[in-house]
Amino acid sequence: MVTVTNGLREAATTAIIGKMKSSAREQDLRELLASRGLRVTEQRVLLLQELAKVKAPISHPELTDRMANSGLDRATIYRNLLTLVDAGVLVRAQLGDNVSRFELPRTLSSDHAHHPHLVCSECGNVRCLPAGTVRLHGEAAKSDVAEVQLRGRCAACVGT
Amino acid sequence: MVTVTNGLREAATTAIIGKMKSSAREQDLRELLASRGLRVTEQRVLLLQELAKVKAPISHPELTDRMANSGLDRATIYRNLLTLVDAGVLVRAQLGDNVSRFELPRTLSSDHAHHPHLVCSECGNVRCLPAGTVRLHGEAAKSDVAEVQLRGRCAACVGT
DNA sequence: CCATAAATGCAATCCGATTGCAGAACCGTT
DNA sequence: AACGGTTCTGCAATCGGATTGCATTTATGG
Repeated sequence: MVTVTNGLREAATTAIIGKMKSSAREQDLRELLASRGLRVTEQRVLLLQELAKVKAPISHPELTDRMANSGLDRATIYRNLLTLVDAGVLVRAQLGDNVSRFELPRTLSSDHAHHPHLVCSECGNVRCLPAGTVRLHGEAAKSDVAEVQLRGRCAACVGT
Repeated sequence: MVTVTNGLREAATTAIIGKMKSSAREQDLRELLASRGLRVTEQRVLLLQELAKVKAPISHPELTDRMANSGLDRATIYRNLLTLVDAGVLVRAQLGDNVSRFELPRTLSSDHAHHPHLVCSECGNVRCLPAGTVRLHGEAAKSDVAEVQLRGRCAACVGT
């Protein structure tokens, strides 16, 4: 056990232990970090675990709120998001609402299966759409498109 | 001549007079505003004239800098950008860098034909793609999609 | 176990976006 | 042409996401 030096340590350790059972993946996450040449810190493991729980891309502020009880500082979260994107562990989604969002690709191994994102201008939610819902033709198909984003009212809001 | 009540008036009036010759379009801009049911203010005319000079979409801060000597307050510029977008006079471009940019569409007449935009991650240019190049299916088609944006390398950069 | 570079916590700052309010300007009406 | 209600503007403040400096702590190689 690492030496407890502050509240963060306690909280982090507790949180880690708390999900030892449900998360057989912690070791995977540690190896993932190491394999990318990144230092394996408890903060990074916690961050990845949290990201693994959310389905849609999440912004730094949103993530900070979700992890409020983890003891991680928002600057730590922020810098790690950048570091992880840089290392290719995370994908940054620029959804056009002037807020950066981040997500853990389904397949950590190879390239991220790029699926379209729909940002609802009414409810603000971000929906991940199946890859087949948007098909590119002509010049769009000739381009090396890495990200597809739609803005508008989601199906739920339209139905209202 | 309107009554001069403050510095802004003077500056605005001077600026208007200053471009009376070069801008035979001022009357057009005034009519444009009126036709959209908007009040014709000197600030709005100046704003549109400045936007007419810029070729690429411009952000609110950038525009504020450019118009620093016009006497317009940044809040005025800001609210008018929103108002003009709302009225369909301007188009808002969300280029994915977390900054909103605005531009005057080529054809001021009718509504802006909504076509997909491809933001090239390599050359930074924004390409307007034909509407048919992106087709929506399933949930994407069911949603009220107002804006389609692709990020990636444009055909020109791919060919390089 | 040590040295050292990297990571973290804390607090402050930057800057684009947004708003409340009081006075001034439009514009239809008289 | 003056009038009045509604809208717009200037000014100043605030909000919130993004970013960073610095002292301390930690991860990792030797």
